[in-house]
Amino acid sequence: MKILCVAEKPSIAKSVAYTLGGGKVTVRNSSVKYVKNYDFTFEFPGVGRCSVTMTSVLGHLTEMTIDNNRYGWGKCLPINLFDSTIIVKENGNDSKKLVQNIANEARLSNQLMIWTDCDREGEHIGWEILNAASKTNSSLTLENVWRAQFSHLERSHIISAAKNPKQLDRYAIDAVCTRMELDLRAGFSFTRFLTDLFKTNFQEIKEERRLISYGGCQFPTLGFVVDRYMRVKEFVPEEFWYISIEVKKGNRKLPMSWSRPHLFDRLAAMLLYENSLDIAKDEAEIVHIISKPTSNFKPLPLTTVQLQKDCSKFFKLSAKETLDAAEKLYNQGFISYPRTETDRFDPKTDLKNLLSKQAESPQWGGYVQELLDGKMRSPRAGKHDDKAHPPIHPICYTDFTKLKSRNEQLVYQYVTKRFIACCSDDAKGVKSIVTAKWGLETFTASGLMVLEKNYLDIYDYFKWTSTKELPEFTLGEKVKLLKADLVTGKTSPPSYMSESELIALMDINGIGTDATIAEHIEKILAREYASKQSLGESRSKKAYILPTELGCALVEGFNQIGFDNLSLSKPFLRKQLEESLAKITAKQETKNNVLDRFIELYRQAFMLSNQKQAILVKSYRHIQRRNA
DNA sequence: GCAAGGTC
Repeated sequence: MKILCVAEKPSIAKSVAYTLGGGKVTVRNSSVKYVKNYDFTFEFPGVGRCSVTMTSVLGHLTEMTIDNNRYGWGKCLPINLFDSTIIVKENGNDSKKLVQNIANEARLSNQLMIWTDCDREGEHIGWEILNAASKTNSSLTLENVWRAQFSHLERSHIISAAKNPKQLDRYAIDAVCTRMELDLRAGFSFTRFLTDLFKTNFQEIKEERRLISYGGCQFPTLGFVVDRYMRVKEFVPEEFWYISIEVKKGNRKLPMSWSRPHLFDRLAAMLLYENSLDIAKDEAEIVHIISKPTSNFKPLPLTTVQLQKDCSKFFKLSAKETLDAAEKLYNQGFISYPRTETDRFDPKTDLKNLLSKQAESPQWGGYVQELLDGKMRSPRAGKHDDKAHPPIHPICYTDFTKLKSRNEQLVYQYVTKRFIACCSDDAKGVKSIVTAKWGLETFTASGLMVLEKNYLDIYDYFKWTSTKELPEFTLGEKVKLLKADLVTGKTSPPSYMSESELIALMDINGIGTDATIAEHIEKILAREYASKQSLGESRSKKAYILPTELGCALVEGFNQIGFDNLSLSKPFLRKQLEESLAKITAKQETKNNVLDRFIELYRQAFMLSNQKQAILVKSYRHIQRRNA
């Protein structure tokens, strides 16, 4: 028997081949630079020892598109794109060669086994592989193809996956096809509509050959940026009042803060203040003293989104710069696969082995040795598992100062320190809180004493420091007030959107995936819907993403058009689509039902936008004039 | 010239 195995990417093919082949593997080049064909033998249950060829693709093999002869730009009305026929074609140059490679290998194979990632897109890629293989081997069908189910590359797990094949999940494949078709129809139709509309109405957009694109992920991303910008701009400060006291103990002054939240009613605050002043004059009583152990928790195992947020915050790298650097580190074998949603390590992971590789580092080797000598702790386990990849962690030690780019140096250091932190103990301290009563009002002061920094010794990206020790009070003690004031302040506006906040918002709202969030942000910048700006005092300048006039005009225009609560620039539509796709996978809805419903929804939105296109034009004119 | 999703 001959078995053909195909993985989603070369790294998986190589690793699985060497695991199953037990080291006895011969390698052949394919016509694609990164893709190799591995030959070995393996004993599959029921069929005995088989000769196996393992190869891979490079992600999706195909993409959907429209027939340009019939439905090209200018050859039909944009609204016709909602019921145009759709063509599936190979994407890019290499896919043709990859399909050819699979077809060649499948010709003499008795069985096909799919080794793509265990996620929705992975099922679809498996289906694309099957279609490629069927070109030369008509005995292969969706029903009889083997699907390996694996979530990491540990030896026994891979062997068990090889011996217990499942089937491809046709419902997951349906869900992906649904997403592809909707994104294509909505994206193309609205992009053509908007581009043509703005070209006819704005000379500069025509001259600069600007593209005004719409995408189901681009617009909600822009929506977040504009939304925040408007909240900052329209912010009206409000006055509030609170009581502030300072007590005296020995020769120490201790400011204490009011237990009530800030009051927005001056009279109410005044009454409370005068009440206490009448009752207690300048004396307060210590009514509660507590000292309790407290911890500062070490971070969770690292996901892609968290990596991007942190590298933006700590090193001011853009999400794309971070992912690019992580990919280079991955390709050099320094870190694990950088696109993952998993924030818990599989219990079988040999963490000690991974950790021990870092012991030779001049920067953190000493710390790591202490962990290996007994201070090592199990990482925390988060709630997310994408069933395809482990959290991002270093694979082997490398002298990061010799890495090619500064970004790679920063990302390698960060990934490694984060991993070491995960294997460390939480930071420990003691928190003291003292409560005083002045009249009828209570006030507190707190202090922190850090006892063991533990993980913070290595994960030095933020601080957790001891405060000045609180004076020693006794319960019931009367203390003199040095000050008791009714203070007024003003609420301050939120800050503009930082990239790390934007990533977090996209993640929470399901806009894009770990692999594409960075691209969507780049896209709204490339389209000049938004731009990056450095704001703040010279010493503490921070980078923010601010919308351009065009970006504001598009979002506000669409908001004004109003689409029955499903505005194109809000995240809800994407969220609903994601929910419906999940229902297809769960067999609670059919692909055709979801397609019909969303195509109709987009078509209605399109007709309304077309009918009210003057609003979009006016919105841009208005903003241009206002800022002129 | 257009989308979003994989990956190199």
